[in-house]
Amino acid sequence: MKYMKVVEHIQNGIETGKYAYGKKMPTINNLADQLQVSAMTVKKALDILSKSGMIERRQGSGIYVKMNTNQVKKRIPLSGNSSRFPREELQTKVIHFEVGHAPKEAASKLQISSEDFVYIIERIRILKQRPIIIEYVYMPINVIPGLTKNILEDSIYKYIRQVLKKKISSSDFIITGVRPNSDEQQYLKLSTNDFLMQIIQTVYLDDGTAFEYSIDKHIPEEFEYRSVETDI
Amino acid sequence: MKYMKVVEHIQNGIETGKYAYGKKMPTINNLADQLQVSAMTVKKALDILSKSGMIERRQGSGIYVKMNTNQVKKRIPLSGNSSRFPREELQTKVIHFEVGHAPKEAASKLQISSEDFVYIIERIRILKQRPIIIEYVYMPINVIPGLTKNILEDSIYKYIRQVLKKKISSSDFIITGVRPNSDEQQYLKLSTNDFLMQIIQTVYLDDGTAFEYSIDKHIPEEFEYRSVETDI
DNA sequence: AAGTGGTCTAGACCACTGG
DNA sequence: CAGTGGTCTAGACCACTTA
Repeated sequence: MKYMKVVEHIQNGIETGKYAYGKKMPTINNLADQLQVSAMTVKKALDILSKSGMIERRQGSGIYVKMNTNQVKKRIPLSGNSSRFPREELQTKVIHFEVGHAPKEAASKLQISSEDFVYIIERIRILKQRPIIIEYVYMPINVIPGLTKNILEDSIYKYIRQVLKKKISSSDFIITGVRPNSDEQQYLKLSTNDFLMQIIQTVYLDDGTAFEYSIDKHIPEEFEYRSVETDI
Repeated sequence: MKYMKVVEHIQNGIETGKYAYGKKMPTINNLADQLQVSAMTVKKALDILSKSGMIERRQGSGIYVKMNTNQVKKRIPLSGNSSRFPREELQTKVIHFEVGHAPKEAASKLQISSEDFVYIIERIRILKQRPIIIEYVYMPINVIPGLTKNILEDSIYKYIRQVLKKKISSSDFIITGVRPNSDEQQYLKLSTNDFLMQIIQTVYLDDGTAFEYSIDKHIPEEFEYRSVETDI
């Protein structure tokens, strides 16, 4: 995929400061020559970069860098429920793990019947000794076979990618603000006055199967959602 | 733009149920023939539709409808601070309107000096007699000249599009959860226990100028943010 | 008027799915 | 193996900016 070569070339250029914030970049034809690809391929790369907010294309004028060097690190985000903060120091505690039936809403989003079996998982995520997220996850057992408690304590996503060799392609989600129930107050050490940032999401594999319906509730101190919206 | 013709054809097809949820759509070549455009143009339209989560493309297999009829109504969202719920019954009360200097963070995002003049606006949005949003807006006066209180009570965006004939192209934003300060408690009739859903955004014109830096705080009962994330 | 990005095309070739 | 989507190309033409 030559267009990814172009995407990476430009991301690198921005990171190293070769293409500086607010400045004009080389023209499409120039990039095409430099990188030995066709102009259309460069344009496809520019589509991706401008959708992700890194550059701005101005017809008749040129291509401009829109993102600062230090902002580039995040790159284009993968879907997945915790690409939202550094994963490194994040610990996981499984508080519930069984096979059973999904609630109506979950079954509907997973496109299964409420008779079908799913893993029902509850996890707490802990950052530097502090519980910051509670997760409720439903996954159909025949889509994601062989889940164990060990995997849950590490990363479900790693297991899906590396062991099951499946590819995650997209997710849809809704962000709202909610109050914790009494269990959540205990687990996250909150009072009735506190609130949580809730993400309800459905995640899909690249063959279109919905494989996860999850509800994540984050303490507000450790939550932010950043994004860019571009006009079509 | 022929690709928009294709996008609309498919959106219509999904809305009317001609292309049904979970079912296979016509092939690329078929669509190209039907609509009298080239295959590449159809592919460009499919790029847009799959990024917005309406369809799923499976290499070697076909194109599948991924969104229900009733979900299509929202279409592809325009950036802009309140496309997030029905605009109709939304009233606006301007509580502050002056020309002055922007705070540091706003000036930086707007790429102006802190000496430059901006409109400083505070508005309350009211839904069915109930105040639900407080907005703080900063706009450079030389980018958006001629703002009046009347315009603020209607729609700034309409003024920019229809009177100034400028095009809004993108926005970047951050969603977090915050506590109201005492003014906000008064205006929105809240107590210290309540919380707000905050969106901080910078909005750009299609020539790349940042024309608005705004902070919106919504009461949680009337806020949800829906989106789709797609792998590159 | 020259330069630059945006759209569109026809066609080649590759990668994958599914019978 | 046939069908289908994904990538890539060279080139035409249009729309817009800038000087």
